[in-house]
Amino acid sequence: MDVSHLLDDLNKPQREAVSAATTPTLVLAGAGSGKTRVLVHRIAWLIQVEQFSPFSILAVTFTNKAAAEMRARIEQLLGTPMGGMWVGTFHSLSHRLLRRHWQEAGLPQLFQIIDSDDQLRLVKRVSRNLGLEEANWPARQSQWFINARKDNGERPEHIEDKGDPQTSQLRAIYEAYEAACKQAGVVDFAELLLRSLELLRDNPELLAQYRQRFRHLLVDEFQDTNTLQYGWLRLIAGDTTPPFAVGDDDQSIYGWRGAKIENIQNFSKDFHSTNIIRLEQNYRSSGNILEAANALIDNNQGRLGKNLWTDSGQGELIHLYAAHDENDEARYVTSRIRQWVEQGNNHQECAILYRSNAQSRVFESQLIEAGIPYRVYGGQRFFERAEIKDALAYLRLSANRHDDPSFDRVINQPPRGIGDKTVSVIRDHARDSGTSLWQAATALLEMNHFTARASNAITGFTQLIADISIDISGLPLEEQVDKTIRASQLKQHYLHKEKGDKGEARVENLNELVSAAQGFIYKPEDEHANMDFLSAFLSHASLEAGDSQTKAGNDCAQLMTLHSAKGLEFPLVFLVGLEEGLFPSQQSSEELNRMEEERRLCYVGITRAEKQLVISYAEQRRLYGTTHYGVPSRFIHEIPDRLVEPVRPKPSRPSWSASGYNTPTTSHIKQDTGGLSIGQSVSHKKFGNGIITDTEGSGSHARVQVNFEDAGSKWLVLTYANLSPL
DNA sequence: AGTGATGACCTTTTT
DNA sequence: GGTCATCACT
Repeated sequence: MDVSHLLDDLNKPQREAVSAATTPTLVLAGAGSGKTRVLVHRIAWLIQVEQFSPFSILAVTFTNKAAAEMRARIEQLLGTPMGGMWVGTFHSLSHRLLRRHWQEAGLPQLFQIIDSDDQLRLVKRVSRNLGLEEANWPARQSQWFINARKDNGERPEHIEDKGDPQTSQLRAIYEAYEAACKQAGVVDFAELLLRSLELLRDNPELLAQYRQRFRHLLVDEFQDTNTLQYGWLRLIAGDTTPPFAVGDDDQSIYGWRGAKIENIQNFSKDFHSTNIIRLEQNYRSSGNILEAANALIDNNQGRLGKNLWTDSGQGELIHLYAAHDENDEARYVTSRIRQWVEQGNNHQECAILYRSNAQSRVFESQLIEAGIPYRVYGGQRFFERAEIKDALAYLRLSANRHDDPSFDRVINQPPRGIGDKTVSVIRDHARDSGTSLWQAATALLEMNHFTARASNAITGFTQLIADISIDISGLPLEEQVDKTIRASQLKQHYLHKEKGDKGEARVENLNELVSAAQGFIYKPEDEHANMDFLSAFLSHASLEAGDSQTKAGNDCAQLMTLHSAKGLEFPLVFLVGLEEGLFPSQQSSEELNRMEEERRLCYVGITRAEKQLVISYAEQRRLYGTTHYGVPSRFIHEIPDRLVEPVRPKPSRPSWSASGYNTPTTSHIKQDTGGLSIGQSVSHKKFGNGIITDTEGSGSHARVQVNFEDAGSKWLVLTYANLSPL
């Protein structure tokens, strides 16, 4: 068979990786070096050249998006469907294992998955049941504790409190939370991984069976694995299945949520005779951009070492814009986008990347004003919307009465006259008798515990759920969903409660849910083993939260955080808000590790750019209601001057004087305005006392606007004005 | 049970 | 500054 198409258009190290011997292999793939390509070609190589069956291949990614892309590209390259290959996220593959072996895993057959929102509610309820004050034991922190422990592979019994009452209490919450999950038959995200690891670890025959089956284990974005995921990989790999891991230590930006960059460093210790291959040729960015990225990341210690290069020429210099404030920054970026499009390019080729979501607003309003279409990534996703979760809760409850999180959610949604008082009676009874909320409610009804009014309301609810399950049984999925939504009267509720667009948008989303059900593909033979159609759909809804916005087709400028930009690329990139305290963020400045992660984040940002990179910072910025005076980020200083071209503002801006801008100094960084700031009271020989209301320019050109008590508002050049602070 | 007011919060995000 | 959540009020 001719396999030249698998190697022909690859460079040397890429070929080496694709055709590597079956030993543990670590591919250090720099940004834009063709990492996904190597993975996909490697899989095709194993099948077409090494003649391995697709059944013997397991490939793991972090996001659904990455998994979907990999699947599509493999099928395209092979020209056939993938057969029995397992390609998915850590969570979806763990999920699959648990569905196949639910009994061995100690789970009910129809266990459901809760997302972090459901988890938080459950932790809240558990804490209340333990009689803990929310103020002393914030549910968020307890949730974080539980997840961190699970990510570490620890159950409550593994936690030693060492006499610390805090740890001991949190352990008790963890324990009670586990019991609540068991009671309700639900499993959280971290549990999927931990439970499947325990399943394999404690069932040697099962483990042997999977080790026998999977001869190849491929891992994407290896630098993002946490302790639990790495343990999972090592367990499946054993001594027989050499892993093929692809990653980039310089792009590790998820340390704050448990990713262990050390895993990449430990790889060659844990797997003997590891073959390390470096992909250093970059096919994305121009030379100047790449050089800037290299210079920046070189400030980090303990890197595995890697230097990206390109043969595509120097390209444009990096533009640096020193904005007056955040509005000026947004105006500049907007004008550059307009200019870009006027030159015959597309909006979607432009990306504005920022450190935190709060920064997007200013850009949005400027873009609206300029009539430029844009799309903001992140934010609420489809299956996370309140109305969708309500509808899903009805469905889940109809499938499993003891699903407490769902019961809790819709017992009085829409309001049916069951108040907090009644619900807490039900909760207390459930807690004391160790039953589900549903059982508690029906038991209390039988005991005639409620007033006639409450009793009627509760009976109405239980009857509604019972009716729904009878009515929808046996119907096609989309009719089940549709009937449930109707029966719940959620649409009427939302239309009534939220007048105007908001309510209608919710109704539209509920309609969209029916379409989603219609489009859902049921695969009982592999992915959805041991699940009925409805359960499979509900699991899918939890596991894959769905895209935040459906209208991806339009030509829009792209706005997103640096984190969500990872893996993407754009011809024109704006890296905005490069000020100390914002990026790098204040919280990261004390610790070296966190500062290095910020730097990697900046590295990720720079390497998103193909042709043109524009960096900007603002001298003053309103954030959380107060004005901050920005010092340019250290990251700007870490980029060599020769790669940077400071740009002038548009002279037409009224609050700008062109002369005050960017005096030629040794550095491309502006000097500050001599210790005077807005809001400060000053005194002038001739004009008397006043308050500084604005500043502009720098060095000898710096001017301030002072609102004098008697003489009114004036612009003064600092060097001549001789102002004294009061 | 539904509304209006007050107070804490405030990196980054996937599953 | 803006959001969200909780509380007090009707």
